[in-house]
Amino acid sequence: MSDIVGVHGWMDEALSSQDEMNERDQRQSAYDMITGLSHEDQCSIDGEEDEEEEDDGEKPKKRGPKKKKMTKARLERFRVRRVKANARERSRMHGLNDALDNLRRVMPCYSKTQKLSKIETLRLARNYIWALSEVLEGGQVAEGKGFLEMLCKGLSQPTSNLVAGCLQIGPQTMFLDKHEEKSHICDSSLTGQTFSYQSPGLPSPPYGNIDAHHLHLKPPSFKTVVESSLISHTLNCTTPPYDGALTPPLSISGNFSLKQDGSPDMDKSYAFRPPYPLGLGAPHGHGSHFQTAVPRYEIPIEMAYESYPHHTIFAE
DNA sequence: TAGGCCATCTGGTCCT
DNA sequence: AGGACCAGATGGCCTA
Repeated sequence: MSDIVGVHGWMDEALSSQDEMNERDQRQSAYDMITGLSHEDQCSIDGEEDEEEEDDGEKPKKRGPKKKKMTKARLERFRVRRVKANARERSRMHGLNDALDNLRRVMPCYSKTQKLSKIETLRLARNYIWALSEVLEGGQVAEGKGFLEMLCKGLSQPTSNLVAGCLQIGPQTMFLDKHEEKSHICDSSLTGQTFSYQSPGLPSPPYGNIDAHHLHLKPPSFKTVVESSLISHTLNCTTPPYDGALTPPLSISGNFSLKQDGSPDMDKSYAFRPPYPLGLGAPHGHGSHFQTAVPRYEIPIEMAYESYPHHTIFAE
């Protein structure tokens, strides 16, 4: 219990002694000092003497491996381990968020001030890949109503409005006629147009207004997307570079489980096996949800050669 | 005030 | 033993 007494003292100490850390990290560090000791541990150390008594006592012995006694040294090791694990987990999640930010940057609508939520970013990314693959395969144009419909499949209404605004598609070409009474309005200060798009997808989370000055106003070309992705990766990547084969042996659209109408099935988990060998960053531990699609054509991207000489794209 | 989103902690599992 | 990953729990912040 002495670990809990004087918590404020610990906080003060942690907050004042680590000038190089920012306030948030300091608070976190102080919090770690406190919570590194779980309630169970605290009880254990409190009941250390009781536990010893229990060894010789008359109580019926429990089955299973005998729980090791929580000595102070052991307790200290556990606390240190827990604090380190918390720090690792934080940094892991920060890495994940960085990657998500990089993904947001290559989406057709990107706003520094109005970020897409994580789930919406992933949904839009999926739709975007799907839409671009349709463009590549069908020779469609990456703009207009059809493209927008593909992008907005399954997205929430505000996100759909955001995308519509970024694509500069006005209500005339959208679904206002069908869904006028339900539509949300999204103003673009850049174009002066008013966008309205009724998403077939999800209910509306609160997103507020967007800062149009930070938006991509047109869907970037596939080349631009790949290029910016590579640049972004080069400039901002915080994860260690992967030295193996960079190119996933994928059919560009072969990993979409499509519904009857040709849209991606949002409910299915997709079968995909990463190209890297086991032990090189591949997911582990919870079974393999992945499988490999057979590549058909290999399309090298010249502009990627400088920074990523081995980077290639596989398409059908 | 409810609901959505997020960061963080935590314990479990698997792997090295 | 320790690290990576994951999912559940929790509390804070924000907006309608």
